[in-house]
Amino acid sequence: MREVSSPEFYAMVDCNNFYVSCERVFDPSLEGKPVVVLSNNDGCVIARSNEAKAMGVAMGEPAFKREAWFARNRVRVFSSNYPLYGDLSARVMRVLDRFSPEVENYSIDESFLFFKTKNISELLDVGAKIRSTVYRWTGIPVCVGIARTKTLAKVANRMAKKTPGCSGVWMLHEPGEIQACLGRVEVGDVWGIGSRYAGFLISRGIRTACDLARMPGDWVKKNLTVNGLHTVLELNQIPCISLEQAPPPAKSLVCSRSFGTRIRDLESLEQALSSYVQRAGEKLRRRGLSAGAVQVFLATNRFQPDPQYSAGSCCSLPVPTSFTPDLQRSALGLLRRLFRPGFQYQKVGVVLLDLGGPGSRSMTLPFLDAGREEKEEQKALMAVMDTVNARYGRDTVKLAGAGMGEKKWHMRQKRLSKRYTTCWEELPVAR
DNA sequence: TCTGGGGTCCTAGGACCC
DNA sequence: TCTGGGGTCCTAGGACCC
Repeated sequence: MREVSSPEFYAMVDCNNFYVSCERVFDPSLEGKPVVVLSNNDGCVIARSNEAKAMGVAMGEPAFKREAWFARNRVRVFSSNYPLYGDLSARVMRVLDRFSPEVENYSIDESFLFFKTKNISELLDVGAKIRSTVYRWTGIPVCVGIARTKTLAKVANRMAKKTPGCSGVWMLHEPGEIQACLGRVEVGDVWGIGSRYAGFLISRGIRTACDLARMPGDWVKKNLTVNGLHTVLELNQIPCISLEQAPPPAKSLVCSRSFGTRIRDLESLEQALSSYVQRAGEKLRRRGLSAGAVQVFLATNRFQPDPQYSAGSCCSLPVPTSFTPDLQRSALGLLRRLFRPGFQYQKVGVVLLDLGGPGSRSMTLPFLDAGREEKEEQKALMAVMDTVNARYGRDTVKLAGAGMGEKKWHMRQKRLSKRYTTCWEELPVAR
């Protein structure tokens, strides 16, 4: 007789208000107070403490509309500090590795852990242990949701976060309980259902996750593509989305920023783009990749009522490369073609495409590649530049095109906390 | 009189995630 | 004045081929 294999479960571990929690680890005076973290460029709110949520601060709200209100209500406001958050994220994930050999680090503040067990009640204890250990060792509070599929584990995590007194761990296993919970989850809060699909579904009377779970598969596939079908199957405890322990190699790489002020002249755009290409080249080489194509896009402020302009274009490179000057030449050529005078530009960006490892070749005939492989001296030059910049700070050595003078295109970051974990010069001095 | 059909590749656009 | 950045995947439709 075949042995019946143990049931499989996913635990979704999600850090609570992650960026706010990171700020609190190094500044305990923020505990119990309303705190928000802003996006790049101090544009909009991307993380809120529970106190800020309770006061009605919405996710994605433009910061400038709330500026006076924040001051009046003593809300502590921070620019986002990604070096700090990335470092704390890695610490949390190292702790999670102790609880399962199969872990997927899904985003900066979320991981899926995979378990096989016949002892289902034991899973709740494991969840509680994860929570207490992560908090004790990193200072970051987390919630844990457990279920047979990733989509249901996300729902369970949501229940863990929203249900007072459940001590931060929630398991969805019994069909009756699953159905009851799904009836309380709005369809737009289901993982995989964004605002467009939510609007479409609600307009057809499908309001809750439970409503969605009951829809016929062919209707779902026709209207929400095969991805939507997977979501519906997962809500019904049929696993479709598997654990991805090793992330598949990246296919593209983006570097773009909004400007601190609007830009009208090509020269400033060229400077900004050059510095983004430089950044993109560093990322590329750090991952040991080269790019086969370059794309550039630029845009004016889409929120303005008057006519706006946005455009993008790409070109393939004669041979895949990670040599910044070659990437820059292509990118600037594209930018000059896309630029239209008379607009106030808000943003420019570069995308590196067709990424490949060191062995990858362009899609041309082999003899066309002869003598065009990336030259050794180019690699050596980039290696020196990266080493110097890593040691003495970003942009110690840079390309001339990135500009030496005033950078009117720079981001705003007025309320940046210190890089407590990643920059020794900024550590508080002990007294 | 009256102009196939199926397969593949590429791209743009639109959806999603955090 | 002022609204993030970095990714992936799917589909429709056109071009092209035989």
